Amino acid sequence: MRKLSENFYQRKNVLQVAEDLLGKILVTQCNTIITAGRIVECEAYAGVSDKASHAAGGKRTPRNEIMYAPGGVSYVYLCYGMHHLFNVVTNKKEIPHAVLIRALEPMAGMAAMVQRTGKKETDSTITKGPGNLTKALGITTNHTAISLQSPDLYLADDNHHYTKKEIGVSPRIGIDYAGDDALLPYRFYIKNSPYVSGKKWLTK
DNA sequence: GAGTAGATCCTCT
DNA sequence: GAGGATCTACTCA
Repeated sequence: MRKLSENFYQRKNVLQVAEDLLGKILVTQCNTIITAGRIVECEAYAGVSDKASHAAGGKRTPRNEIMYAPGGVSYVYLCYGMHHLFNVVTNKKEIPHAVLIRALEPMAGMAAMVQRTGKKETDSTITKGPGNLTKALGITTNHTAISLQSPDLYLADDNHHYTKKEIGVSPRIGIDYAGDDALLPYRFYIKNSPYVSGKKWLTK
């Protein structure tokens, strides 16, 4: 298992990066507790031309400044006052592309995930959805703007590959305010995974 | 099973 | 001062 290099993140096509992130492993370590999960759902946010992105139209604020950094760093922010959302910044410096990680399949540290989320046991909802996965992995806004080469938070490849058949594509979720851009097929997910959000595959 | 409302707070205007 | 890249629980059928 090896960490993804900066070259992986700094490619120009954010859609390709998003699709390639499926099957990769997100690892966090805080206070010696390691939690990890395989990415089964993510969405691409294509910078200035994407109305759904925080950087739409070249908007630049203290919060989204990190999106303009070279690819390979994290962007975490608070949404709706209670959910932390984890993004991976991609592309080169000054190009604010990012990929939102929406769902994981738990692989390690399940006990810690259960404890953090206050659930009684591991079930398919524990890392389903962007708000849930950050909670399970202990990701907060303290993790924003840090390098994905750091030992506390990184993405890794264990040579697991999904086939084209297993990968689904759809419009993004929860961005109705973005007008026409809400319809863009920028969401990638693993078909049949019980951890993918937005569908009621099997909640019980 | 489907639809709706409430929680809750940081960020930008 | 308004609103958001969400989630859950509750209502109603």
